[in-house]
Amino acid sequence: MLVTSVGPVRHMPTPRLNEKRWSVDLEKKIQSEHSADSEEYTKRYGFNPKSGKEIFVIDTPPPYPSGTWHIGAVAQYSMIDVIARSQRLLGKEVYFPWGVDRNGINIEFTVEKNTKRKMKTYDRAEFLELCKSTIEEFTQAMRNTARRVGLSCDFTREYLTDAPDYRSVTQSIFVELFKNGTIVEDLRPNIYDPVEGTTIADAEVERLSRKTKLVDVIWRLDDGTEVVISTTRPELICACGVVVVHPDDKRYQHLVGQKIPLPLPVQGREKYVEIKTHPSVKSEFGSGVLMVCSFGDQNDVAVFRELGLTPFQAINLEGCMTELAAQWSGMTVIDARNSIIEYLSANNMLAKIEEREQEVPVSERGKNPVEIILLKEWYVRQTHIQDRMRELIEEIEFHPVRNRQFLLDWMDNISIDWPISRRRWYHTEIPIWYSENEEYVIVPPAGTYVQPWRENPPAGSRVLRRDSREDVGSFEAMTETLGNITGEQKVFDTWMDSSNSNLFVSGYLNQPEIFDKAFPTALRPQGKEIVRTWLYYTLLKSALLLDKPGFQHVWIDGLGMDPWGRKMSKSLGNGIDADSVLECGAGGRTGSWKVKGPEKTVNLKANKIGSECFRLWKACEAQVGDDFHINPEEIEQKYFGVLTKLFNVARFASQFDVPNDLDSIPDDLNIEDEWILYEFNAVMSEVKTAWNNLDIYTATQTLKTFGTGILPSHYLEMVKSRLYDGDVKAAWTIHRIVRDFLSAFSPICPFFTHHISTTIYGTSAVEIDEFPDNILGQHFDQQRSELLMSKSNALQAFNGEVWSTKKANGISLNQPISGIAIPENLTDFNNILTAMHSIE
RNA sequence: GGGUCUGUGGUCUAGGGGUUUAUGACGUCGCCCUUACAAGGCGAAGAUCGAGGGUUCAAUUCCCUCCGGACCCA
Repeated sequence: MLVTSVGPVRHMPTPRLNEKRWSVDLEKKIQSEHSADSEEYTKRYGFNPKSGKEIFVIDTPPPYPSGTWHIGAVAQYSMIDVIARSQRLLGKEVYFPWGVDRNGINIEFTVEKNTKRKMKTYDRAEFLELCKSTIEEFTQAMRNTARRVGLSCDFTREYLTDAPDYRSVTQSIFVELFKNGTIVEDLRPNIYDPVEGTTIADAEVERLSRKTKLVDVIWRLDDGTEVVISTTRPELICACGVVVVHPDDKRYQHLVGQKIPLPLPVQGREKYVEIKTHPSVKSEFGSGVLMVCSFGDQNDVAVFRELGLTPFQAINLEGCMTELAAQWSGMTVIDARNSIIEYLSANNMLAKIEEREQEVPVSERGKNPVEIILLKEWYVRQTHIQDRMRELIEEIEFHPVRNRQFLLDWMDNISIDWPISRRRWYHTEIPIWYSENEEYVIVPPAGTYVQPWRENPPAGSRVLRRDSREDVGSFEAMTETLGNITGEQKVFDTWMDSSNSNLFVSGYLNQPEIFDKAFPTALRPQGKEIVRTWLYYTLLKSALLLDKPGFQHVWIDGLGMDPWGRKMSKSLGNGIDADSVLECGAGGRTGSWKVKGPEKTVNLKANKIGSECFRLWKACEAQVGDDFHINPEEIEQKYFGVLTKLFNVARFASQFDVPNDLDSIPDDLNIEDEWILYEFNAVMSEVKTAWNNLDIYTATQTLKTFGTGILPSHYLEMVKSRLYDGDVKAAWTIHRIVRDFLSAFSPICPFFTHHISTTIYGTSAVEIDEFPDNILGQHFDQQRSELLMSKSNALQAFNGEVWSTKKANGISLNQPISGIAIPENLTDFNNILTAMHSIE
């Protein structure tokens, strides 16, 4: 080897951190080691309610396993993990649960699709088994991804919403609310999906644009006067309860009060309806005359209620016309509609047909047009408690603050109770039985899980009067009186399960001694698209059961979008799989993604990303609540270099011996050591404040700026030669900073910081449970701090000036330079700056 | 159609009536192998702060209208 150096050649010490650079393979190795020893894992991340620390329970959104995990969701979970880890770092006893939401119609659809057979053609028990095994496969994939992205959940306490322990809580809460009159059963108009055969809630309705025929039907009064009524639902004429016009509409004043015959044959009902006025009529729509049927839409429901009319049942549970429709009885809604249009046309009762775009209400899951029909269902009363909920919500801190508005806006629209019963199977069963005469109901004791469709009531069940809910005795004592009992076939809306998640993880019913300390649950993190469902229903439960706010903090993040800011969806072909990003760069494999853009398909490429880079990107890139664009190319370009830089700072430091006592500050530090420690101290207190405020963005930016900027570029360059000369004060300073920096940074990049800290310091950054602020300890001096930090700008400016002067003169940075004067305000730094730049 | 939020260099982002000739990062371009780091360093170019009105002595910032995006609702 040819040595060209002119000065004394110093042997380069071996860095303790021997990997040349950070890599995705190294990350994967650390990750699997991290998960391998379950005892060690639990010591680090398990929930220990007896620790005596302040309890901080996170109501982790239980993900729904559907086969693939949306990358935007994975990004969100990794940020929840950042919060969990930062709260541990602040000294709290964090319970970061891992739950999986497995109830619901999605898995039923998946099984139906896989087996090409509809649910209701199966034996119920057989179908449940199929759902369970299918969702278990999906669940396992999800567990792997969760660990891969570094979630520090307490996996040993995993809960599944379809397991008996979870379902029993849902059932117990139902019984509790039924007994106190908050849950009622009633025959009411409900939104119903005839294809899937189930009731759904308002929150599950979506709107799709479809072409529909708007037909103008001629109605004739007995005196021959013609009245034209426009409708898209002529098949509902048989369920018409009233014809209305606007009270101010001059054209129709003479008709008000008259009776008009229905233009179609009907069966089993009065043929005439009255013409009345109602302010909801839009006079400019069609002819300005409206038929109100049970039920075309929510407005029809409102008009029936206001006018005290008795609703008709025109459509049955199979989505077919009832006897009411006379000759159209038994036809599907669509067939009846077409047939009726032909009939009207043939009988000269059709003034006009027009094709138009209409927003049709469909079910969110099945995309089937929904009907509003009268059904006996179970409801959670909610309209009576809205004002109290608003008061309770005032006590919750929202992050970001503006997202409280999403919730309040939704609450403004709540006018009907929440229907919670569903005619499906893979859900929690409604825990109730009915006596033969239907006057009594039987409910199970708290803490049991029951399946009334195939079981009898368990020991300890109580008998209640169905109407007054009065407890009349034990099931055992009353068996004879009850006759043949029937178990409820219906199940709960899945939100009925998931809205207990915070109660469940905080120990409600199961661990009362923890619940006292853990409720209101410290944190609800979630996406903003489920504010009206998950957040709202959870808060409703907490208000109804406990008259308390459900949470101390609600953290509502934005959504992950494609690189152009559009929603990722299967139909657009712009989705990005989470695993492909996390595995990008592992084993030398690179990543490439074909993503459909607004104009053309783009091929995105990246060489290395992995979980640490991905987490760092999300932490730096978007403020909480803002939607974020996901572009793997950009993630790599912008953030992998940051990891490399930080790794190299640590690797550089690791060549120098670590002082024995990093906690006691030496009292004869050089001024530059003191300076950087004061700078670092300020950084750490800012970061601590940010972690306290759940402000990931500020914490990460602050650390990144310091760790890739002033620390390596200025401080390290200054003290390099002191370090090579074996100066222990400089070594103490750099090691103290690197060690504590890694701790503060560990919530963002746990594997990265764990590896470096254990290698150099023998302790893991992820185990620190006391935030390392107050770096100067009792040496801290406010005036000194202000004085030294006021030099920072001048120092950086001077260094920059020297570097650019050298460059302008073609002098390499390690060569001496003359004719440069150190500014007066940096006199204290004369020696070190002279040495640093070889100023002559 | 209505509500809520949002729009800052090619890309992402900070800021939020005057100290702004608008922050930082990535990318681009130029120069540089410097005993941690070319997966690096230094430097340069690049923005009428979505468009148009208004309030004000002063607007990127406040208000209105419009346009684009997101979420929610009818």
